[in-house]
Amino acid sequence: MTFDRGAAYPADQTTVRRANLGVVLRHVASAGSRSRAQIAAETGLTRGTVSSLVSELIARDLLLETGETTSPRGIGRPGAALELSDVVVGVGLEVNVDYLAVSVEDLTGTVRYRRRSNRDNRDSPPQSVLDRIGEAVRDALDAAAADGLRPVGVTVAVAGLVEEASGTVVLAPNMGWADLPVAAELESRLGLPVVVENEANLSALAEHWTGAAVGIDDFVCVFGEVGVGGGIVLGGRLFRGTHGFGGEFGHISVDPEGRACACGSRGCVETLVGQESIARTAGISPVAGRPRSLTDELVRRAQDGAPAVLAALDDAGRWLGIALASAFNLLDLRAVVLGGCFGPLAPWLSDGVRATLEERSLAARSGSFS
Amino acid sequence: MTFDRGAAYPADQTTVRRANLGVVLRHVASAGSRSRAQIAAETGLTRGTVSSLVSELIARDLLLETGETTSPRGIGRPGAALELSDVVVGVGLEVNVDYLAVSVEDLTGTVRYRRRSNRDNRDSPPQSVLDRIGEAVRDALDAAAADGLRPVGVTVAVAGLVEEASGTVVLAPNMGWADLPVAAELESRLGLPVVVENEANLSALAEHWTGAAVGIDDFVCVFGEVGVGGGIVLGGRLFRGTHGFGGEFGHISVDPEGRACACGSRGCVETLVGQESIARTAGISPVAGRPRSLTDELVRRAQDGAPAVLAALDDAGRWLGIALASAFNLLDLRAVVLGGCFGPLAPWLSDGVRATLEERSLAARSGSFS
DNA sequence: CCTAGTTTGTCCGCTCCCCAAACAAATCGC
DNA sequence: GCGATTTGTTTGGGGAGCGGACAAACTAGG
Repeated sequence: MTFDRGAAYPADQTTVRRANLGVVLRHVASAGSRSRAQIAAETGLTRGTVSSLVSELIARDLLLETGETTSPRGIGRPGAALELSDVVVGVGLEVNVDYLAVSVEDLTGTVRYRRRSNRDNRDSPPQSVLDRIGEAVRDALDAAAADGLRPVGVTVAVAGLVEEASGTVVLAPNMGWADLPVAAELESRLGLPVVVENEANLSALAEHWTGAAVGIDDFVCVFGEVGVGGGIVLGGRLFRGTHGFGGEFGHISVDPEGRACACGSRGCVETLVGQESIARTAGISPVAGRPRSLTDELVRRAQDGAPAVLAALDDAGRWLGIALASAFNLLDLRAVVLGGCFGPLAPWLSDGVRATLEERSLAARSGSFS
Repeated sequence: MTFDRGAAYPADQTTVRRANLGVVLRHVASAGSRSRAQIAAETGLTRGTVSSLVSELIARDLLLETGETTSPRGIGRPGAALELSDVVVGVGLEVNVDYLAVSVEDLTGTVRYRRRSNRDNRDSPPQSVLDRIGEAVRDALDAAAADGLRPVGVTVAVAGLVEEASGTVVLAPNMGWADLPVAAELESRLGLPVVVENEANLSALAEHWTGAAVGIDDFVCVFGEVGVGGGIVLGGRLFRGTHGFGGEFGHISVDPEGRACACGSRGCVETLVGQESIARTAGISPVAGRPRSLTDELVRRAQDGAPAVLAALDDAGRWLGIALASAFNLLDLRAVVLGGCFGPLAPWLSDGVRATLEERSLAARSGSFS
């Protein structure tokens, strides 16, 4: 029983068509090279219907008849193998404080183009950063066109709060952005649909689709950088919350009388397990410079077995575990994925996280880490 | 952009029909008495299509042509008013430690039958409690049949962990139930589909549909009884979690070094704001007897202005607020509804909750309480 | 009272799309 | 080479929504 309200909008024949086109395309995407007859048998559609759907998908460059025949050749006419086309591609973009990364991927997930330009984006006014982004994407699009690819959209990952509907970056403190209509600006520069989303959210989806959380429908992806963010997948869908600011994992309070946090609360996990906090506990003075180097430094010293660093990391893991236990109990999650700077630090964090989690979460549940 | 995976199952014409029948029925349910033409204009369907859909809904006793004409009589042929039928009814059941309540409601939400039998269910073996439940529902069904009503299903609310798919009560400590297949047992006794669900979850849905949280798509309903449970509505849908145990709000840890909780963790809100904990702090000895009376006692003394009780309640409100702030930050919620024993105590709790929440949640958000 | 104007509800033809079944094509085993 | 088998396409049928035409019911105004 779902207690669902159902759709608010009326359906017609085109709704059916769209749904079934999606069924066929997704089936090929997940099951791999298939013949029409196989698709029909496996999805429950008729061979005739599948035939019609497939020819439409081929016409739209989404599917491809490879010319091969389906693999285990047995008795009867061999099937014509269909695969995801590599013509339609998407452009992905990561905007960060000190670099800008662009990639172009086709439907199979193969990367067809990748560039990264290191440059500090903090000093530039937002408009010129957007210009640079536009040029970078334009280069990627030109390269794609030269290869005969057909780009259909651009997705931008930013570290900040994003308003979903308009693609506006409401606040990205590290970049110094506030209320910047990134999607609209880029769309006007590029003439392609642009989606803007928080990097932790996208990272959670990536883990769900192709990473450590494949097949896990309820999990949280904790993303450590300067602060601690998070992406939450619930019921297999990215959860955003009322304002699209869901997953602010860093501001679960684990110590009500603890240090004041920038958010106004006290004892948020962020104040205890943020990169700089760990470094401070470990006795590493927060050297001015690239934040990335701080993680590297921690990893290096942990590998050397520096006791203070190991203790600080174990401690951080335990605090993380306490916050995660609350999230697990509240949301009945199945796993947590450690991302961002927690990724490289995971070997030293995860024992503490795991132990605390098992101790404090309602049922002993299998957690997966990465 | 939704990043949704889409449906896994193929669609056909009947899918469209079902969807549109739902659109029309829900439209009448939410917008009230309407003519066919109004429905068409407001949903975007054609008058012809609506006509066809309506006649099917009437044939199925879901809609009713009242004979009235639509209200603001203007120029032109008046429309024939359609309303939700009162023939199709659902049976609702609340199973608690010391009573059993049955009600029958039609589609408009009008209660057509209500009985409550006080009897302690703790001493009886589960099978005989199920027998009693079966008889109570049977009585309700007979009464409904005598009124010409057509019951289509039964929903059972229990205070315990319920496995959604099978309708099995995995654990209901207060009743002494464990792994009891309530839905299956009742279905075989009654011959009607039976849905079993956690009472806090149903309570959250009730608030969402007709209570304090109408129009609010992301909120939590905190349900205080002996323990502290919760129902979470996210994106307008009840959230259950991987195992259906979502919303265990009581086990958010707010004081990692605090009192040990039955769940294995420490400092769970439940240990701080549970009914008995409040009573203890307030200096009321936990009198043996009905738990209900404990809340009454607290209310009485609070009304008298007993300082210790007022302080204890304010304290509890603040602890609740701390836990809620974590949930708000994690899930970007819009509101909290206080239910169960927190309902009557709300006047003395909510100031503390509100103040703490405003202080500690990321953005100052308007919370609604009840 | 009668007629024009307006809105409602139904009906009919059209199209879209899925399904079922028949048919053509391609391959294997004997 | 021929039957058996499987694949892919074609054709006819039915469900369902859409658009337009039309009858029904009512108001307004002469």
